[in-house]
Amino acid sequence: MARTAADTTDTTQPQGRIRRENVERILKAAERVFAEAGFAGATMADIAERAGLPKANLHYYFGTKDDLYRAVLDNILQMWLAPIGSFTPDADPAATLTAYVTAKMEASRTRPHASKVFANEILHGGTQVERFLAEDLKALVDAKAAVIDGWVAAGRMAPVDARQFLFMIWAVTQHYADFDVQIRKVLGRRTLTRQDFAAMTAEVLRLVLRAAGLPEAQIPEPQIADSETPTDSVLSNL
Amino acid sequence: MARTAADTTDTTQPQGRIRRENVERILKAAERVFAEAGFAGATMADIAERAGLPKANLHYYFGTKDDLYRAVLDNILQMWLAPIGSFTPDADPAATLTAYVTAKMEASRTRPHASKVFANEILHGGTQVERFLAEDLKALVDAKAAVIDGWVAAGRMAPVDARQFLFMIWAVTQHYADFDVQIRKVLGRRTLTRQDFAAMTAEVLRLVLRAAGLPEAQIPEPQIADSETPTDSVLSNL
DNA sequence: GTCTATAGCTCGATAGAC
DNA sequence: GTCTATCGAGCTATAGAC
Repeated sequence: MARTAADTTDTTQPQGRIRRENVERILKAAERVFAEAGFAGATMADIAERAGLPKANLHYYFGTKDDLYRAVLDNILQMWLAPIGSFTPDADPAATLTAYVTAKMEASRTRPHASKVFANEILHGGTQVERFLAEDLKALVDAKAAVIDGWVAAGRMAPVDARQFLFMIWAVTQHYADFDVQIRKVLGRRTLTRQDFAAMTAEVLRLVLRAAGLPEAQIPEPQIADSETPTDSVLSNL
Repeated sequence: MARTAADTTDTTQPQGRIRRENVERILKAAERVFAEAGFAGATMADIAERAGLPKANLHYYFGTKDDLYRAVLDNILQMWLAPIGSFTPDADPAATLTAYVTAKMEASRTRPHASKVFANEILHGGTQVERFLAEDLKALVDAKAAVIDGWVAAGRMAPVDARQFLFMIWAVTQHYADFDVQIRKVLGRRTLTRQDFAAMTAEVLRLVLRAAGLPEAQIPEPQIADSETPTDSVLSNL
């Protein structure tokens, strides 16, 4: 008990390395299990098994199931806001939106579990992220909406309600992570490949830029190598 | 036991009316509790309390928690496909899309719990709706995508990937039900009124029609009475 | 057909040996 | 710092009185 506090701060010692590795393993396993089963559906035993550790160790490192869940969420929220940083008054709207949508689609491809944990949390009331939503996220949206309003006022893009335009981008890009099962079943595919995501990203960009009244010419074509996906990208699937 | 089977079919008897009413109360309560807590987080006691019935009655009518959940889902899936029916080759693209988006937004406003139950099911793997997705929904999407492809080929709307265009509409419209907590917190609002939804629907329509390359002139203005929402619709919220 | 009381089980959490 | 063994809360489901 006396050592626990010391180990937490003193991460330079050999024990600190093991602690950090175990914490990392547990967080990664927890993110996946919470994504697949939700908070209530996830069990500490499932998480322990996926992390390759005894159940008691989870409680040793994180105390309660609630504490572990909050740690997973904190991890996710931290990265959630990052990619929107490039919205600045002087930036080019088409280039900025292209970069942002691409980053969001890439997040849906590489960290689908994070998106699902967040979606699940919001879906069920978001009690654990109330402050994040009402303070951090609201402040960010206010700031970025002002940038978009500026672009609209300057005639650099079509008139849009800035906040709803951001909601639309979130809804569409996160949909590819959160509803992947539906997308795969409807398209008749077992998995969505990197090439599929490149094609889907290009189409999302086309729709978003058109909705923003920006010329399609500014969209970089994805250039999918035909060698890897013989003839059928997800866009010509049937 | 002998009577149970009889009652199920013979709904004209006095007992049939009580049964139907109780089943209805339970389904309605269950939809709400499953939406708020997810399948695993919902308890039969919660559902019973909200339905105003003893817990044992739920098991009398529906057997197991799984059976009740499937009944709730079946209810939802049935209405899920209805509003897309008006996609026909000869229909006007702008009018059809306007009606469809409006119907989807209206569903998000009036039956948010249904949307959340479905979202939760998909989010966690969709094992209970696999056949629905791979058969009914896929067939419907194939048919409607063909209609959209026809519109595009005839030059009646801008070129889009029909399936992804449908995904975009679903993602955006359902977002207003599934992520209502986030939307409210970011906009700094306690509730979303009917007027808010009218304004949000108009903006979604504007974005969707622009993405489809259709003239905005064809969008019916929502005409929100200023008397009820003094000056600030959700679109001029800050 | 309705409801109370409870059996049986799963899971979060912890005591205590190592 | 690690892990096994187990306690106890809370849940689904049902038996059995009415």
